[in-house]
Parts: sequence; structure tokens; C-alpha cells
Amino acid sequence: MKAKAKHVRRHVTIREVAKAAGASVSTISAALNNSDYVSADMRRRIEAAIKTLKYCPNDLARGLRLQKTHSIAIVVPDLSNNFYIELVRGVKDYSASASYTVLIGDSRESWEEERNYLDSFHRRRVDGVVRVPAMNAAGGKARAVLGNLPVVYADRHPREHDTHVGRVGVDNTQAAKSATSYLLSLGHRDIGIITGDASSGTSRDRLQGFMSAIRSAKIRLDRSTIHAGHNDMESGHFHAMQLLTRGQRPTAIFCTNNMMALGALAAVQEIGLACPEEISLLGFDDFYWATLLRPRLTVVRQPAREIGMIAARILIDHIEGRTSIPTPALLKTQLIVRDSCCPPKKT
Amino acid sequence: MKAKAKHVRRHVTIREVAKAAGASVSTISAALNNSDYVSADMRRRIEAAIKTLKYCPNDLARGLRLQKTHSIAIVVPDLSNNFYIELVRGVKDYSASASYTVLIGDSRESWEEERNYLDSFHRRRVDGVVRVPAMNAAGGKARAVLGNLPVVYADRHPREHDTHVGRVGVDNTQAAKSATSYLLSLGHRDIGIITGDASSGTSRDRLQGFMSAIRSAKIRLDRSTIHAGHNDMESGHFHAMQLLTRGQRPTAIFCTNNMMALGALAAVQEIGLACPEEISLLGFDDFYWATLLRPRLTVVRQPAREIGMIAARILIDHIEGRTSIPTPALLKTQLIVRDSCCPPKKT
DNA sequence: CGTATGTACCGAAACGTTTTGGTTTTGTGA
DNA sequence: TCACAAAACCAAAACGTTTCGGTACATACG
Repeated sequence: MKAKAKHVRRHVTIREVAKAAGASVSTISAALNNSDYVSADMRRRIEAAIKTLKYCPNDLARGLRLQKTHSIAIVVPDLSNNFYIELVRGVKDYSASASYTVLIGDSRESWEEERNYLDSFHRRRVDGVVRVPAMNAAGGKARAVLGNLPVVYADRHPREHDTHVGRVGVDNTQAAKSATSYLLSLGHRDIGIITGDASSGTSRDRLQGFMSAIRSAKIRLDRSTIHAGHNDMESGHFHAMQLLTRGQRPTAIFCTNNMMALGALAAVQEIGLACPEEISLLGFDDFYWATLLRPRLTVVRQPAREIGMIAARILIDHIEGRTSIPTPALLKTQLIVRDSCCPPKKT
Repeated sequence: MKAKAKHVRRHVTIREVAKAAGASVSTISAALNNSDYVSADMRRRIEAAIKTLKYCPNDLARGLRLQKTHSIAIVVPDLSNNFYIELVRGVKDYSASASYTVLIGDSRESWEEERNYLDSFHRRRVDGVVRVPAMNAAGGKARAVLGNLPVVYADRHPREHDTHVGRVGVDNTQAAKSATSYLLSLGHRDIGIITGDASSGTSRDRLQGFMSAIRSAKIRLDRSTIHAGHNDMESGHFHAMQLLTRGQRPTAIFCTNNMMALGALAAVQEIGLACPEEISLLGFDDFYWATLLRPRLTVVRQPAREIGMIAARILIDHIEGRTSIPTPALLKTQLIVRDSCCPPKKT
């Protein structure tokens, strides 16, 4: 009674398979990694044993011995942002085709969280990581926790010259510039922008593109219309409120990510302004339900899935010692014109 | 020239730390798992060595030796559905508080994909998994790939009596029944329903609740208004189109998940019907941007995060040999009344 | 002085694989 | 009949931890 039956029955190992098949451990291993000489007869016996014993290989032992896990990790700042889901799926799909598995981290824009994930991945000995750093993840810090794991940056890139094996994203400056030009071509002269934190190179580039377009149009740049948010709905809402309730309200607002565009839309609806008649709204990143909104949102679309696939490719190429496409890879964006922008009302 | 410098420098091990600190391997281990006798002086030397060598523990070796990885996995059918993101975050948050890490799988409603994930998790020797089975994952199949890993079902549960250590979800029958009663109370007598695949117990329960409410109201149930979709936007759109273009169009449509509700809304917009005046729409699962839609969607809200947390708790309790709350745990839903339902037009 | 009791440390075995360097068996040609 | 090569298999050593059983030393007590 005192001695509880050891009911937990551990996993079945290669050794038990060997016994059952009347073979040695090394032969089983050879059969599993179908290499070397294994006679057809032996192979049959082994497979039978595996089936009846329900053998499941232990990747811990395997990885330990091989010094390689055939897995990579991706950490993104916000899984509830559909853009990152698509990116993750791109990473996952490419990796699967190269028979790598991928571990997913969701830092929720917090460096603390991100560090936990990166550390956990490092301890798990993933072969590399593609990283979309959290907003407040000032540079360099990641190296300390990642050792010399290969890193590929996707979407965002760090301000500092961080060591990495590649980065993928879009030409943010160009994208923001042409998006702004579109607003200008509609006749807008007073455009507000809600951008991400300046510590992010991506946000800076987009702001850069915005300002560059404004300057090209010979318009005086009013710096008070530049608001830095945190890439979430709340800050989009907050800063849109600021912009919309100031003395001279802009006729258009450009949000440099989709969450902030949603927040801005909420603010517009709340105030009761007609969009686009009274205020034009231009967002970044497309998402599958953007056409359900009224007005349907005009956005700059990024090829999220492709960014993920290329990031995975660069990373895995590096891991396997192949040389890959040159870095950085800058993909093209596309302006998706829908209903949320129109010429400003004449005053 | 021929012999490439072994530039790959492997990871630093506990052994090198031992050498650097002038201690033995076992002492380092003792210090790391801060237990046993380690003098203050020794501990200081060890910590110094760890810092300078940038030692990072190897969880593969650790898990192998311990026969325990302190990690669990969760597989959900669709990461682009915000409901599952919240659920995952619930799992993750509870697990973190119990110092477990969590691996995420996204099966995209495909049993093939799900099997791959489950297999991969099993080989990685996670200590357990919480599972939201894919639509076409007919019962039992998972056991074969999972061995005797503890499983907790969340949200959906399998039709067959599958072995598991618990399940968590809402009272779907009750939720659907009261949602339907709400529509009835508004005066609707001709209600269409777009439900999930009948192989899912959850879908069946919701349909059950719907029918039960209809019967209680002594209304003849027209089975042709019951449509089974696949829990995605496309099928929501497709079936709503069917319902809306038939001879006698229903005055309300009840969608038993959020994706299908979005698809239905798209169909309504496409046809150009006024919602809710000409057609009321009732969805399942709330999401953070539901209020941005026009009309703002009326939905049955499920406590997604809480479902995740409880699932993780049941699982981890089981893993650690504690007895947990009785299974199944049925949480309460809440009808969030917004603008997408109103009394039907008098004919 | 002899024995007991702690404290601080260490060596070696185990966890489940893969790989290296064998050994045995079988077949083949001279 | 013998040598030799190829085919089929095997034993043992790693991989980086944790843990079990010890050892060495100091201190305390009778």
C-alpha cells in the first residue's frame, strides 16, 4: 500500500525497440535515420516493433547528441496584430518546407517578455531566431541573452548596429513617402501623422518618408502634427484625439501601423466626424477584415507572409552554411486605395 | 587551408564553468539549482565564472536527465482568430506564473497540420498539451500520436469519449439558447443559423441550444435555415449568401463563431441590405475591434483568456500530481448587445 | 582520545540518442 | 581452400545535465 505503483510509465526508448526487434541500439538508429546497411528483413522487424511499442523519438536526446535541434524561433511584438500572424505563417511555411520546426514568442511590445522568450529559446538551443524586436527593446541588449545565435531581423530593425545575419522588411521610407504623396495629390496640406516610437528604425524611416514628401511639396512642416505612439490601438486613439481636437484640425491623418489606424478610426467615430469627408485616414498594413469597416480603410500593404518566408530562408541558409541573398532585402509595398481618403473640403 | 578553422565554437558548458571557478561539475549544478551546501565564497566565484563565460544552461540535457521539461504546448485551429489569441495568452500567463513555458501550434483547421504539431511537441517531450482540435480532427486520432501525454481540451471538445484529464469551455447550449431567445424576444420568427461542422461537439451544442430555444417558442423549425460552415470567413460569407438570396429570407442570422459572423456581415454589405433594419446579425465571440464595425456587432462573449488560464491550471495541476477542479469546467457567457440586432420590419 | 555530527565538496552514473570503429558473416574469384 | 571485400550488425563513447553515494575536514561532546 505504501509503495504507489509506478504508474507514470516512462517513455519507450530506442533500447526497448532494439530488444523487441532482436537488434542492437545502433541498428535501430541506423534504420530510423534510414542510412547505412539495414537488411530489408531487419527493417521490417524494427518497424513492427516501433508500431507495437508506440515508440516516439526523443528530440531532447537527439538534439543533445547532434548539437542541433532543427528548429528556429520567431518572436513578434503582438500576435493580435494580424500582420504578425501572417509573418509568422510565412516563417512557419518556409521552415516546414526545409523541415525545420518553429517556436513562437509573443512579446506584447515588452522587452521583459521578449527577453524571457529569447532566453527560453536559447536554452532550448534553437538553431537561430528571427526577431521583430519589441518597441522598448533598445539595441544590443538581445545579444547578451542570445550568445552567438544567428539572428535575422524582420519588419523592424534595431537602431544600433547590432550583429545579425540579415534583415528583411519593406522600404519604409519610400512607402511612407509615396503614401504621403497620395494624400498631397488629393489636395491635403495639413496632414497629421501618428508614428511609432522613435527608438524603432522602422518608425523613424516612415516618419522620414513622410517628412521628405512634405518637403518636396514645399509645405511648411508643422512639427506639432507629428505624434509618436506605441503601435497599439490605445495610443492611436489617444493621439488621434489630440490631433482632432486641436485648434486647427488636420484634414488627413496618416497612421504608420494598423493598430493605431484602428484607434484613430475609433476616435473619429467617437467624435462623430465624417470619414473621409471631414477627415481622411490612411493606415499601414492591410488585414483581412479591412473591407468590413465603413469607410473601408485605405492602407499601405506590406507583403507580410513574404517577409516571413524570406526571413526564414535567410536564417536557415545561414544555419546550413549556404550563402544567401544579400542583406538587407527590401520588399515592395503597395498602396491599396479604398474609401477612407478623399480631397479635403474647401474652406 | 584545407582545414577550415572550427569557427562554430560550441556552447559553453557547466564543465567549463567548473574549471573556471575551480569547482566540480556537481557543485556548479548545486549552485545553479540553489540547493544543497554551497559556501558563500564558492557561490560568488561560480557566479563570476558564469558571467564572464556567458554560460547558458542547456535545457535539452536538463530535460533529458530530469525526464521533465517544465513546458506545455497549446494547439489552436486559427491564430488569426482573435479569440484564440486571447486563449493562448491566458494559457501563457497562467503557465508563466507556474514557471512553465508554452509552445504554440496553429493548425489552421487542418488535422494534418495539427498532427504535425502534436507529434513535434511529443518528441520535444512537453509535459502536457491543451488542445483545441481542428475541425476535421475526428476523435481518437490524437491519442495515437500523443502517447499518454496528459491532454486538456479547451473551447472545443471531441465527439468521441477521448481520454483526457479535463476540459474547459462555456456552456454552449445555454449560450446559444439565450442568444436565440434574445432574437425571439425582438420578434424574429424566421431565424437562420450558420453553425460549425457537426463533427465538433461545440458546434452541435450551439445548434442544440438554438433549436431548443426555437422549440420552446413553439415555432416550426425550418431545417433548411440551418447551415453548417467551417468556422471561417469564406463559409460565413457563402452560407449567408445562400440564406439571404433564398425565396423567403430570414429576418435574422445567428453565426456560431466570429469568423463566420464577419463573413455574413460581408455578404450583407455586398447585397446592400440594411443591417439591422432589414437583417439582424448575431455573432459569437467578442473581439477588440467589434465596435469599429458599422453596425457594431451584437455578440455572445466568451471569457477566452479565462478559458486559457483554467485549461493551463488543470493541466499543470495534473502534471504536478495535484487534484484540480472537477472537469468539465463550464464558464459563463455574456450577451453583448450592440447595434446589429433590432425587431424585424413588419410585413 | 574517540566518536558523532555537520558542512562543503567531489566522482561517477544515468537520461536517450548518434557515431565511430570495430567484428562477424556472407559471397566471390583464384 | 584461402584471401579478400562487401554487407550487416554491434559495443561503447560521447552530448550536458542532475543526483546518489562518498570523502575530507572541522567542530562538539563524552
